[in-house]
Parts: sequence; C-alpha cells; structure tokens
Amino acid sequence: MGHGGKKSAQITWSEVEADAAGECACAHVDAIWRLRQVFEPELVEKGMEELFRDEEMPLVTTLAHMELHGLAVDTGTLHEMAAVMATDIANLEEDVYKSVGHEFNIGSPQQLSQILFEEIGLPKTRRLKTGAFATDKDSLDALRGVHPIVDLIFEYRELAKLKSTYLDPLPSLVNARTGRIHTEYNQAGAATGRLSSHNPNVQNIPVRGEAGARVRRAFVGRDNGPDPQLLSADYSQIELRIMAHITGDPGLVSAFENDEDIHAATASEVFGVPIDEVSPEMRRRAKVFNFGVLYGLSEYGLSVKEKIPREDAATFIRTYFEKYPGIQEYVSETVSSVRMNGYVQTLFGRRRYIPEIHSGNFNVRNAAERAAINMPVQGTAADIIKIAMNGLDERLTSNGMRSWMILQVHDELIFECPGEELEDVRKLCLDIMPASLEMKVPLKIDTKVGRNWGEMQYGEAVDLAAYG
DNA sequence: ACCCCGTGC
DNA sequence: GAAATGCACGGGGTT
Repeated sequence: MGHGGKKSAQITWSEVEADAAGECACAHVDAIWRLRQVFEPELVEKGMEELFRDEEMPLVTTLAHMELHGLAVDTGTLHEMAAVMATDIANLEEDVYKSVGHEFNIGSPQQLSQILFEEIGLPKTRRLKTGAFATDKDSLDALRGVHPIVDLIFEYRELAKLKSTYLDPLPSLVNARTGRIHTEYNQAGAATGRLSSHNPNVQNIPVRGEAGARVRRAFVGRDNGPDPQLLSADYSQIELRIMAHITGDPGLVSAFENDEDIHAATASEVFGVPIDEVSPEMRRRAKVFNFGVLYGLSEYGLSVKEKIPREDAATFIRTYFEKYPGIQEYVSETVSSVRMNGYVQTLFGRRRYIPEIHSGNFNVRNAAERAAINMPVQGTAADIIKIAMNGLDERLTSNGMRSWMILQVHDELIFECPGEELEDVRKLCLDIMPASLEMKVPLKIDTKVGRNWGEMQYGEAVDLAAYG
C-alpha cells in the first residue's frame, strides 16, 4: 500500500476539491484498465497469472487491513527512554572529548577517522573511497583493547543509533486520530518478492542488546495492560527448509524430518562428531556456513569473517559441499540457469531478471551470481508467508474474530488479540501457515505471546491461566 | 545525491 | 586478477 516513495511534497486527498478528485480517480481507473491490456498477456505468457491473481491481488486487501488497523506504541516509555539516553550520550561525548583533548563530531566518519588514525595513531584500517579509514563495526572491533576510546565509540554509536532512528521519530509517527502507528508496506519493493516497510520501517526494530530490547518493549497491545495481547508466529528456519526442499539433499532433509537442531546437525556432519558432542563453538561455526551458503559466501569472505587462514576456509567449504552435495548442485545449476535464461524464479513462478549476470565487470558478475543463488530461496519464503497472510486475514474476518494481524517481519507475523482469542489465533496460525506449500520437509511454526513485543514467551510453555 | 554506518530478517 | 554474503530502510555527514 501507499506509493512506496520515501517522501513527497504533495497535498493530501482531503485538500482536493471533490470534483477534481473524482476526475483524477477516473483517470487512474482508465489508465489502470489500459495497463491491464498490456500486462495481462505478459503475465499469462510467463506463467505468472496465478501468482498475480491468487497471491498478490488478495494481499492488497490483507495489507490494507494491517495498515489501517495499525499498532499501539507506548509513547510515554519512548520519551522517557529518549531523555535518559540523551544524558547517557552527552556523558559519553564528554568522555570521548576528554580522551582526545578536544571536541569534534563523533558522528562524522571522516572526522573520526582523522582522530583515531592520524591524531591518536591507532593501527590503520582499510581505506574508503573518500580517502578516510574505515570506522565501521568490524574494523573497530579489531582495535578493542588498544585504546579506551574504542569502547566509548561503540557505546556512543549504539545509543545514538537507537535514539535518532527509533526513539525520536516513532512518537511523531503516531496518527493523531487513531493514536497508533500505521506503517506502509511496499508490496513490490524488494527484488526477491519480500515486502518492505516504511513510515516507520517496522521490519528493523531492534531486538538484540539490552537497549535495543527496551525499544521493542514500547510496542504494546491495545490496552497496554498486564495481560498478554500480542501473539507472534514465526517460521522456524524457513530458508534452510526451502533449501532442503528445492535440493532434496538427503542430509538436510533428514535433519529437518527428525526435527534436529539444524546448525548442530551441520556441525556434526562437517566436524565429524556425534551430534551430542557438538561444542557451542562448532555449532556457531556451522551456523555461519548455513547462512553463508544462502548468500553465496566465498572462501575469502569466510576466512575474514571467521579469522581463519584461507586454506582452512576452503577446506570447510569443500567439506560442507561434500556433506550436502545437493546444495552444491543447486548452486551450480542456478548459476548456469540464470546465464541461460536471464532470470531465476521461486517455486511459485515469481521471477527476478538479473541482466548483470552477463556483465563484463568481474565484481558485478559475481554479485549477480550470489543474488541468483539467494533469490529462489528468499523469494519462495516470501511467497509462503504472503499466501499464509491472505489465508489468515480471510479466516480472521470470516470467523468474526476481534483479533488483528498487525505486523509482518519476513518470517514472522504479529497479532493483536483479546486475551480470550489468543489460543484460537495460535491454532489458526499452526493450521494455516504451514499449508502454503507441500514440502519434502515439515514447515515448523513457533508461537509466542506477551504484553509487548519485547517480552514474548514461547507458546506451549506459557500457562495462559496464569494470566487470569 | 552520495557515502558511511547500522538495524532487521 | 579483480572482490570477497542476500534483501531492505533510515539517520547523519558531506559535497
């Protein structure tokens, strides 16, 4: 919904004369009808009319319901947090200036580079296009412990980011009439078929870290009372399950069929130990492999990220593909297919054209290959949740329920429910969400409930009676 | 308008 | 031999 643009200096419909508005609306309808004459045959020819008719068109209504209903935020909490954070940030700035000997703009990457690497003389990082040295997280991570200013920068950045991106803008996005936040979803914003969200972007609200979790707690149920009113249902490991389904790789499929911890199972395979002897470090590393393969991670990228010799990274990747040969096959077949056809597609026929695959530029071409490898997986996940959203919206409406689907965060749906409907909505989710696609592996749904988005407890474990 | 950086999945 | 993990949005600095 919405026009999806970032910003526009337009007047609103309420300021337009009724006659002029009618004229304009008719012109739109006429234009859309003529566009249909052009695009409908193309959809048919490409085998995408079902995707369009049964998935995307119903989603227009579903998203409209979500946007119009909106969600409640506790603006009091946001304002308090912003005030506390302002003094924390001021104190950190003072500490930084004292450490350097003078004031400067910590938020300016150029000035910060000058201070850290020229004035203080810290070991230089990679050079940016601008000539300055990189001050991003990974670069500064290597300098922790070298000088006390590094930790101060990290603390400053964390708080400044949260305040400027979330705490300060959110209260002003509360609609005066509804008292709620009404994000706009862009249905055709992402090249893979994912949704995007803006005004505000509800798909990148912090979740990690103590300060970040506090921001999430400001997203509350309608009454903002002690009783849980929010229900979250998310697809567990949906992209790796799709990878298992597409590739049919026996190791991956059997891990999911047996409901194993997938990263532990991968660690067990790659490191050659029984699954109950997998150490936390081995599991963490296997998780990097599993996510890396979805994005086309290279041996160089792995060696940098894991701080291991390139040869070791190469060995890991080779072993990984030996254990999951179906994945290796998928990667090479996808790349040759995109070269041949010029596009890749999801299991529902959604296409992404990638002309850069023929680029003469090595970098551009490699990036195109990685995008091609990722799209069918990420895009099929997007199709699956979109179809589920339509089913859920339809059922919530036809059942006459008072619960609302209010948020989508790629693999997660959030509902605002009267307490007595929580259990019914959970059952609807468990019923509908896995049903979008018949797969070689189960689609698993985890559910949580809570009084706000930051304090959610896993479904089965929660005794709803305890909440009265 | 672009760059850098950081948040989410 | 290059560059080196996919998809978004937003704040703030700089030009």
